[in-house]
Amino acid sequence: MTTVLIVDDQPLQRYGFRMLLESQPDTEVVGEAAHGAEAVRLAADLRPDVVLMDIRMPGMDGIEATRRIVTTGGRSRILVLTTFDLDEYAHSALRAGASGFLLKDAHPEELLSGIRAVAGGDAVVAPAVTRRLLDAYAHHLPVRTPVAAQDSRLGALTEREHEILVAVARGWSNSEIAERLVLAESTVKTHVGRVLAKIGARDRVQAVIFAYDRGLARPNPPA
Amino acid sequence: MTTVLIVDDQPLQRYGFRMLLESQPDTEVVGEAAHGAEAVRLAADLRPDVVLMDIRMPGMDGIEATRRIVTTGGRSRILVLTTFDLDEYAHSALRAGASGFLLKDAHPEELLSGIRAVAGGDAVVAPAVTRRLLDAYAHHLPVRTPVAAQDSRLGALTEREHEILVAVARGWSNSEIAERLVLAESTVKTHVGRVLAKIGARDRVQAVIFAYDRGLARPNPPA
DNA sequence: CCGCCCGTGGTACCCGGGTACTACCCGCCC
DNA sequence: GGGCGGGTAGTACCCGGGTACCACGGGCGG
Repeated sequence: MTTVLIVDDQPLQRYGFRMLLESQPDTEVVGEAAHGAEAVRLAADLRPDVVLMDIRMPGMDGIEATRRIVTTGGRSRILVLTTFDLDEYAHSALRAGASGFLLKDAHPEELLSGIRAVAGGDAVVAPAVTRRLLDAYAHHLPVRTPVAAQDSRLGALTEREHEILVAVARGWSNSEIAERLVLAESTVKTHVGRVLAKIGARDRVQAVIFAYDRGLARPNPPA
Repeated sequence: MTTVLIVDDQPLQRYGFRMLLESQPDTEVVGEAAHGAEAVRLAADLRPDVVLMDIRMPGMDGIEATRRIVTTGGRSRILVLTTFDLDEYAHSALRAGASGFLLKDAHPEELLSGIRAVAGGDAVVAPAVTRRLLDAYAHHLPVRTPVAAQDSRLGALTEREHEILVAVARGWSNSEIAERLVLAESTVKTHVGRVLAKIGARDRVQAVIFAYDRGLARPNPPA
């Protein structure tokens, strides 16, 4: 029997998790917490096998709560759940000592098998996150933590920024863009900089790749 | 439809994989290889979406084969499968550029969902391995929080130059290319310079566009 | 044997790109 | 009115990228 502590600031969310877990013969919800501080206290008190931890919460967030629970030495494993698969969330959580990182859009069975894996001492990470984790791992490089990488939605780009990105993806230099769009080069730089930050690209080369991946630019095969 | 290349030195093992994959409506086995060299050749030839790669094989092993397939720039994703969950294997495989690492004792459904994840650009790692991977990650990887072509014939590029171009088109910096291909950065610069001259590109951005136009790189649409 | 190509490596230099600020104007909305 | 987001523009600084040039070893063909 695996005991679970649910930590989430949204009651409805907690209810959903509770219903799911109680439908299983081998899991038992032993408590609920609405914010980090309460989570730390209850974890020490109830000593659950697994803590289902949300990140975004008022007051102490899930990362800090994870760190405290892990460092206070209990044997509870932390499985972090979040709506957004931001790299910085994943990295922060895992470095804080979490045993897993899943997205809330996961299927119920995935969540359950994740809980069982974590309870058994294994670790689970959402496939999409694993991808980037491995990239960072393979590079030997510190992970990119773009300031506003969350907004990878195209809608996050303003019309002008979108226009600039397309120009970049055509291979135009900043001065060429300035000339064709009738702007100062410094303005172009400002726009390009914001675009890079928003889409999480390190330089314009990665921005070009981003543009191709999203279909903002299409290959023009010769003949 | 996901196309798969099966690489394993044991015919019986290959047969098992083939039967499993052929029982699925969305996967298709396009080839089989019994050792690394054949895997590299077939991967280049068949351009499968996913390569199911065994590690222990006579002659060229799966790690080296993975490295070659990845660096030669095809869009094939490598899913490494092995009987033993040695850390050594996992690390080598992932560093070589594999998108996944699963154990052969995995359930069939796990393997299938792993193949689908990898084909979709995500990554999968066996839970038991993930555990140790994260440990290594947490300990050894300090995360800083700084927060038109004249000669358009591809044949004009030597094999090495072709490889460099593909690397550039993946958004890698010169230093990253140097690291991954085990070269000095100055050597990378030399190669990049020659590539630019040969394909008539002004800078690496235009080289990336060239690569997309010629199909040396393909867009990876998200989800 | 001698060239020649290819891959590798190095030095030195310049410039475009990217970042970090600050600033002003405009339109919109509370 | 005051705040805010978007677009514009500037300065200053640093660094990666690109170029020019040279050098050496190995393989291969004349």
